[in-house]
Amino acid sequence: MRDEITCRVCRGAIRPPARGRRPVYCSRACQARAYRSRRDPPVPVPVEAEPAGRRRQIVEAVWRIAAERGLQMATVREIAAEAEVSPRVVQYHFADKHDLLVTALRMLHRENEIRARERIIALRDAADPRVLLRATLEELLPLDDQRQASLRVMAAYYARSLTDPALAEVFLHDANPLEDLVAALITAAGPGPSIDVAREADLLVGGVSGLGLDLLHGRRTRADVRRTLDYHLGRILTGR
Amino acid sequence: MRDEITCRVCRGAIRPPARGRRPVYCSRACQARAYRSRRDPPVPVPVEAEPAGRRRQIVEAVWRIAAERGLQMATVREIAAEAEVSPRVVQYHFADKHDLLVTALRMLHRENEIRARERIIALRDAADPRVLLRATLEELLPLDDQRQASLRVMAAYYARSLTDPALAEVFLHDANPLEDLVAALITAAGPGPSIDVAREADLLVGGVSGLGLDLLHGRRTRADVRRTLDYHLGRILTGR
DNA sequence: TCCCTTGCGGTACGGACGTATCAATGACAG
DNA sequence: CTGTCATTGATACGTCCGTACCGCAAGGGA
Repeated sequence: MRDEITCRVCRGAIRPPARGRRPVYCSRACQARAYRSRRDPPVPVPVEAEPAGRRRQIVEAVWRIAAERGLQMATVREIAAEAEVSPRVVQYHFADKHDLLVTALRMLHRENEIRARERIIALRDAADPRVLLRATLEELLPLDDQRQASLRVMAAYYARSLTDPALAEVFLHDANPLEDLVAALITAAGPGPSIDVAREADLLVGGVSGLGLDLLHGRRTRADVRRTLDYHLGRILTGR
Repeated sequence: MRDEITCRVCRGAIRPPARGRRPVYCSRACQARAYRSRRDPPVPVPVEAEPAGRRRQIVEAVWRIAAERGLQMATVREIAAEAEVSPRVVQYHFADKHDLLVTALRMLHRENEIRARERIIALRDAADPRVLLRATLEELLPLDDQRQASLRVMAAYYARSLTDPALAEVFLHDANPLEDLVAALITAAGPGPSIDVAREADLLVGGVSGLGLDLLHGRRTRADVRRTLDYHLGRILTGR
């Protein structure tokens, strides 16, 4: 029934393998002959040509699953389905699942930095350090769907990173330039008297992280967080 | 070989079941007779009597695994091994795995509140609102092994709660009495002029959460966080 | 003596998981 | 025509997972 296969070209017998796809031709020559005599497939191969590449497509599927269903649901089969490819394609483009997860985190990291830079530069008053400072801090908050999804993914990854050195490394990669940036922006915006810009930057960045997590839970409203942020910026900076 | 069992008491034939432990007696009567004729087991049953109960023992195993290896490693079999019981015992004491995880989170929540209260009340200067405020905030930081383990577990649970309503409910259970408590303590300790205690409390609690997560990663030192906290408490409160 | 309850041992079931294996495909080079 | 390459299809393997099932142990109450 299942054994005894004959080559489609030369009618020779082929022995079926223990695993994998069942052979159709007995040799490369027969396969090439069949290919050539075909010439003009039913569909002229839409060649949709993923410009961003398969890897990118798969990584984005990881992000979506992690944000909507959590990292524990990001199995190879689920990721493949979400990316609309076969599981084999996932297997081909990444060494293993761990490699895929680490790559997805690294790419999200870069992505966030790029998008943040773009959004901040696009501001009309990009020259005003006060506006820059506010925008920089708000970049860490889930104030739109894109940032919310990103923060959800990052939160899931943070938890994993506590028990996975490879993931932790991504989080710790750049020491703390964010706090330094915020401190520099405070200095440029004109801090009030007896203000320790480094300490203020530390609490601001830490606070925005904490408040962001509350926002994800719906434990606070966006307006509430904005008001808190306004208050503290007004307190730190001179003039009004 | 495997079939054809005879009752240990009446020597009657028993048919082996398709699943589960193989029968030894043919009836309840024979089993009871064997039990009675035994009377005085090899070990006089030390009756170790878990004072805290099996459920507690199992839940603590969940905490340890979640803190050291992450929630995704908290499988029923791993939990049972960590608690030094059989998987069947875990199955018996909890409706299912999800019930166990939710229970473990709820118990940790209570545990943390109790321990925090004890530690704060044990302070010598428990009457001084300034000391109380500092202790309350430090309670959220991983400043010793116990609090560090607890925070690691909570971080793992937080990530899960983003995609698990039952877990989210535990986090959201009490609206935000912590911020209210901190605000009350600031008021009692004597805030400086033009200080909005509610806004200060919000950023302090959020900031301490964010800084605590950095501490878990080793992105900051305990001394650094303490200094930041000192600075802000000194800034908010009048007098020195 | 019998029934019932609480607690647990041991194991089986069915499915999902990450990964391995082998072949086919389409394009190109020699 | 043949070889090679990057990519993908189609399973199969072995393991682990959550849970279901059946029975034993020890005692309480009638």
